[in-house]
Amino acid sequence: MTEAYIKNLKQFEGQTVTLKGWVSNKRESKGLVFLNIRDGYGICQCVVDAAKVSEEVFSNASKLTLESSLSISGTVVFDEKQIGGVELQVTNVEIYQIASEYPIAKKEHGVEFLADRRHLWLRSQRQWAIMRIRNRIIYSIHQFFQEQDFVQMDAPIFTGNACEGTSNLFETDFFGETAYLSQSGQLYGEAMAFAMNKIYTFGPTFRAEKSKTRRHLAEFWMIEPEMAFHDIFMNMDLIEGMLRRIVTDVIATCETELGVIGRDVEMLKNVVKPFPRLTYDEAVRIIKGEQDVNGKNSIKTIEEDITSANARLIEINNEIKEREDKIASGSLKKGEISFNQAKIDKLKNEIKDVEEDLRNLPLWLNSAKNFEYGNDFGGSDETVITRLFDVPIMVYNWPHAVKAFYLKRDPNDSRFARGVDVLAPEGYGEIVGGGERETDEQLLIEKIKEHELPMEAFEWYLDLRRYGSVKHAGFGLGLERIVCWLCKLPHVREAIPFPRMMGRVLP
RNA sequence: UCCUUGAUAGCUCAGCUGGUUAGAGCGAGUGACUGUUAAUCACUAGGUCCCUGGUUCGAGCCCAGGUCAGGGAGCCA
Repeated sequence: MTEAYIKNLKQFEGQTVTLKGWVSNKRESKGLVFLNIRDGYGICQCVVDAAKVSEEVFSNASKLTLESSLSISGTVVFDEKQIGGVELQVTNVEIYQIASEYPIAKKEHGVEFLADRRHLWLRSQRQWAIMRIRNRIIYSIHQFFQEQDFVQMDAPIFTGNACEGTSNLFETDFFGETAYLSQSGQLYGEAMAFAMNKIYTFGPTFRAEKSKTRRHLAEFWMIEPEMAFHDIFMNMDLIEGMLRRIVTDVIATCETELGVIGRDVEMLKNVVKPFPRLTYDEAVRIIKGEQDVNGKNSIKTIEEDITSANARLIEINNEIKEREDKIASGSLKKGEISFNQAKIDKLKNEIKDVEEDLRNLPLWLNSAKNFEYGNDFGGSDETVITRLFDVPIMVYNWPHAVKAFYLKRDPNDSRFARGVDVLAPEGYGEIVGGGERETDEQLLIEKIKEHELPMEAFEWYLDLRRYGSVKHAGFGLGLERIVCWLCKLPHVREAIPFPRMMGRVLP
């Protein structure tokens, strides 16, 4: 018997094959059992007809519960109604295990309920699609760098260095010494670049931020390239090339997955256009509404958002009332009542979201209007500015006081540091942070003192400026952030198999 | 740490200004139905209304404190 994966089933039309998988849905009527089987590659409807199989096979099929595991054989037949264009006319069913009552229903669930069952939630279609897109992104990143002679070299996870202060580090006991879980491999990346010319790291990163927002995890995966002989402009070219490569690859190879999650790819297709490069000064003027972008003004855009949110609220309430009246009229069939009730549930959830927006938007408006020149951007400022663009934007030349100690001062204006942040469109905000590194040993020493960092821990780093120092640059890409943007997820917790955040270490 | 919203059946929610025995849909169980796509239909079971204290003739609803969770600020990828 030929074994097949569901994704290839069409090639086997007319033949008899065996699938190994799990029951993802089941419908029954007299003499017929319809099984949706998933094998990790796809989903296929399998039809068990009492008239065509033995009594034993039919009763086995009837016994199956959701997520039971089995091996199922049958003839692949054409059926235009099916998603894959084919279904399986079953001849045999071999049960591996009958699953207990599966907790995740075919209906909607709350976030906490699903998070507690993440180990099972991963089996659902949407999560399947997200994880496959994540996989494609990782693959594209490796291809992109390997094709350009980068060497993957990993930084340690236990580290004695506190890159940007110790407040957000996880402390561990390392044979009696204090060690921290790495919050960036960048300093090591610089050392490795001086050995290899161009390197990239790809590993987990830890931040003990007590933040509960849709953009933060305590453990996330970061890609950190570092290149010798590169300045900030070459760095920006590389970032742009990398992002363009990732996005075009995902669009080209993940059509099914993007379809499953309902991602509209039109916006993503814009990445072929050049990414605008704004200085910090320009970006601040745009955020404060002093400068328009393509006829769009940041302040006006938020004000419009508030107006349309209020209008939407009225609209939703009217629709709920309409549907409630319909149900109350008593003229509907049972199926129509549940349909309307499901719609009402959905609308009520939307009300909560819209009300949340209405609480936040005025605060963001204020924050944008009163943005103080010289500060770093907040999450809302990033959202406000990126909403005006349809491609990622790069903001560079930041006030050196708000940026990390290792960034190079702008040779033309010492108030600025040559850092660059890349902000994703559709409100997603920062996905990349990077810059050109300071090469002047004295300036670095000053900065380390200014940031009150322990000098001894950075002696090795200063060596890089003493032995063959050259200009160099690099950046860090947050994997979950880009997954989040490409899949248009509402929260990063869905962008990683097992998210780690405040209050969540299990499962 | 601060601001803000919430916790009612296995799940998603409703429950009016405080008033008798707390409801619906889904899921589960049983039965019906030979082509279903979250199948449909009928019936059945299913509750410490998050915890502690208070106000009241009476609390799911009001008040105080706590626990847990969602969203946001700060900080960041």
